[in-house]
Amino acid sequence: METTVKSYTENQIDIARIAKALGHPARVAIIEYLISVETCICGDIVNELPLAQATVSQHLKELKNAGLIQGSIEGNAICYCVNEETLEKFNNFIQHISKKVIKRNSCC
Amino acid sequence: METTVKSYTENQIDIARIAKALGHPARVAIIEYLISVETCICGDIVNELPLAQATVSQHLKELKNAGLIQGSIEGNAICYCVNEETLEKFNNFIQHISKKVIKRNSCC
DNA sequence: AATCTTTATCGTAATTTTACAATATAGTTT
DNA sequence: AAACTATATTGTAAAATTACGATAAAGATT
Repeated sequence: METTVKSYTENQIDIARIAKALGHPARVAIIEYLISVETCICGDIVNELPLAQATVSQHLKELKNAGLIQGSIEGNAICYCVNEETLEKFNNFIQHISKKVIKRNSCC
Repeated sequence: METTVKSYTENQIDIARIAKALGHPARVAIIEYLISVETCICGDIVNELPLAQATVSQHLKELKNAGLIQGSIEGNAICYCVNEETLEKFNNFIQHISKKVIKRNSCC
């Protein structure tokens, strides 16, 4: 019987969007790099990755679209930072899930 | 100057794989559903999602491949559970990143 | 044993992602 | 102003993802 066809909640869509943005090693590396430095520009990031500049720019755009990073023009370069709010939201979700799953694995 | 071409670390690849698995609303919904019940089978999950059974099975496979869930045959059905270890690992990473980013946004 | 139930797999089409070279844009330096 | 630097965008090809119908597999029920 397939009667109850639900759709997704706003939150599920939102969390998935953030997770998806983190779903590539290059973007994980970018985030890690961004938190390892005080301020930064794309040029630095390009040198940290085994990718062409255009590709890095594309990855940065995706992180930006997901709200995981934000950037502001600063002279000749662009200063990218991790967006605290989005990361916090994601952190809260994962923590919530993680807390609930602990000590419940009796069936598998 | 593009001299330092690094590759990705094992951890970055691993974290990205987990994040990618969470990067679809259906799979977020599956995880949420799995922690909301004690034990479960795919049939229940199909009714929770606006997707065909084959598609749900495919999403379950991806969660399994990423190590986020595990399943064991139980009579006619398969009991799926969230894999505590993988979720913990992911939780630790996000928490680590999240902690570091707080109170450092001075440039953007 | 025949049928039913549950889940996986296959085949396939549409869409999205990934990567790069080439080029554009815009500020900076000379 | 000419050249340089840093980043974005465009065009494009290859690969991966998403979704579903059809079918397979295998245990459960009748």
